[in-house]
Amino acid sequence: MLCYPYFVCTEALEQIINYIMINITFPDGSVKPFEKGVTGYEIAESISPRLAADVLAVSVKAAGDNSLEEGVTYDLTRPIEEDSSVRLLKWDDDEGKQVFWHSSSHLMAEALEALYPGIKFGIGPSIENGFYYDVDLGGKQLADADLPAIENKMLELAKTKETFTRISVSKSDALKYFSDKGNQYKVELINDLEDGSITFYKNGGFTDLCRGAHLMNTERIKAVKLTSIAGAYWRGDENRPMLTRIYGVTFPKKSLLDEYLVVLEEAKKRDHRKLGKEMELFTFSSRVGLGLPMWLPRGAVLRLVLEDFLRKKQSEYGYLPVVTPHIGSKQLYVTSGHYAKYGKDSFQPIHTPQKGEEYMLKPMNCPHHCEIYRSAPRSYKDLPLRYAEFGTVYRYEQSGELHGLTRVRGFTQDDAHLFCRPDQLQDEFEKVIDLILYVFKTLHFDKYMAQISLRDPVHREKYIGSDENWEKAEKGIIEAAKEKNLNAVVKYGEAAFYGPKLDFMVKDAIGRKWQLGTIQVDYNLPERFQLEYTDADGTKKRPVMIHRAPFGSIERFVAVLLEHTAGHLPLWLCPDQVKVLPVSEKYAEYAKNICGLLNNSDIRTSMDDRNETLGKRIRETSILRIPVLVIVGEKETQANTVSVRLNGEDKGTMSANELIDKIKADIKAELS
RNA sequence: GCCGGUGUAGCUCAGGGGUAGAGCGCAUCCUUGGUAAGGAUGAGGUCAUGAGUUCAAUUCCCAUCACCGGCUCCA
Repeated sequence: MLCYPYFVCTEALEQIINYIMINITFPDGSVKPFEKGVTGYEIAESISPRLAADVLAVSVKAAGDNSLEEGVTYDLTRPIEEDSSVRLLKWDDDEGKQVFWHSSSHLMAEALEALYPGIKFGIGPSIENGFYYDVDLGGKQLADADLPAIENKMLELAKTKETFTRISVSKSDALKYFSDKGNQYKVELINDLEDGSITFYKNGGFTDLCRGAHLMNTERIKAVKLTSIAGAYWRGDENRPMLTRIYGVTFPKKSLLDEYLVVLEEAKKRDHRKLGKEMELFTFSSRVGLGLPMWLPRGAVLRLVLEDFLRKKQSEYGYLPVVTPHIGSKQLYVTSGHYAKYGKDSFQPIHTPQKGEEYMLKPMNCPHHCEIYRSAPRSYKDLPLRYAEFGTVYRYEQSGELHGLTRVRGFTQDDAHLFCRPDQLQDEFEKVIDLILYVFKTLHFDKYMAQISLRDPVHREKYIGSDENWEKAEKGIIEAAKEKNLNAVVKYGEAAFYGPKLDFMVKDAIGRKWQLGTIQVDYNLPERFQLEYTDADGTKKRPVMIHRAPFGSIERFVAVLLEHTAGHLPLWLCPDQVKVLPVSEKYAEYAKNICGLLNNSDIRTSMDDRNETLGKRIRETSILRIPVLVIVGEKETQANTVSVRLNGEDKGTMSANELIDKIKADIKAELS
């Protein structure tokens, strides 16, 4: 509360005070009065000089705003005009980093303009780990070797402590400024903006169209690393010019950059392509073909275990196994509509000696499953029918898209199609969510993101099916997600052409997002395949179809799992669970017996009695990420025991039976 | 498909206008070992492919292909 002891506050005076003072609420709930027009920097200064030195920007939310939205990020020098809640943003706040990096992109643009006069800028936002700027170099080429010069220029400019100045401009002035510069990109952006809401930011000699917010000045930017150069289409449209995108990251301290580079190196070690080689899981061969992975024995075991795990769970959920061929007649895909949509971009039809006969490698399993549904008349009492198959499919992905096991041309979906009555849809959808969450939980994917993909509200013509059905399905998904307390983001325009979907995404080692689990509602295929069931009243009705795959594809799932665990898979999933090492040849016979005992208890065990030192053999099991090591020598043979090492840690000696019990208990705990 | 980078032994990489190197792996031999690399010897290469410049190209130039990082796409 304000207190002015020398005045008796008259009503008029109070009004004046209200006019010149505002109340600022802090995250801890405390409220302090400040002069109207106070800046974030002044607020920070009033608390402590240290804070003022650290603060990067301020998040401001008007007092009357009760929405759940976060506040607006303000420059530290931008006046706050009304009662507000504020959060002072520092490097540790994500929003603080975003401001830091956004300002860094302007700094980079300034450096680029100085080094390459006449270039034109597209957009230059902050991103999750740094920033980029898209530039039109006017036919000039930029190579990695040019980056250090740009970095140096940035640091040089940063040291001059350029201030970032916010300037409100009218739409016509803004258009004039960039037309005069001949920058058609900014002109295009400004044309989409509303007059009165347009601001420029100026740092040193560089002026940019920008909403902000920015740092007070460039001095905070102490370390710069430009990470890569890439082409990027203007506004993401492959029919428009390709600009040069320069990625970078900056830090307020040199040591933070060094740490970041170390983290990046560590992440590279978790790359599934590297781990796949080291752990002898899978391989590629150009002679077989691009994007066609082959599973080595250890990888094949991993796959089979993963499949068994899901197969067992699906059987509990009432799924029925089906098996379908790898090819289907072209007519099947004409019926499904996929031929019209993807035919040109697929593996092309296979011809037979019979003239006019054409088959296609199956790019999905649904049409086959629809035909299984059609193989007999269905009653409303039969539904829901849940057909599951680990179905290998082939898609001709663009060559630039192929990536390890995450994007391939031949892969196996843990597919299932649920045919249900409209009144069963919601319940079935929720059960699928349960199943996916069970899979994710068992494999410790706790940092997944759920995304509900709906139609593009503007271009409805891209989608097949009636508005009514779409609305029903979209509403059903949103309801189901709510029911299951899924924290899902809604994305418009991301739906498949035949129906809305709910996807589960997980990040890989270097932060790329990959879609794993997916659930999709489909009203289209039942229509195209004329699927029917006889309802209680004897009339024919059309079932609804749900496509779902908890792993998405086994290939991609294994890839992401490897990157998450750095190859240290849970014991139940390890292709080789136990390796038995006799200290020397003399104990090979005993080792072989132990090996047999463990295998008889369904523990995947092998022996390594090669003529190599014990140390070397231990090292190799470690590279293969074999979790349990059994070492037997003189002592163990005498005492009829085994010496156990679990994930590099000595667990002492025990009997073979004790070891078996322990492993079984550990696996049971992992799967519970 | 598009932009940039890379391509040397099975793998990881060094080198460089005068036709090639290391470590690991592999083979043989010695060694029979106690918790993350024992020793010796040997085999293994059209230096991605094709064209060009040059007396001479693995090295320089160009094209193609593949891989890596992005963009677009992803039933």
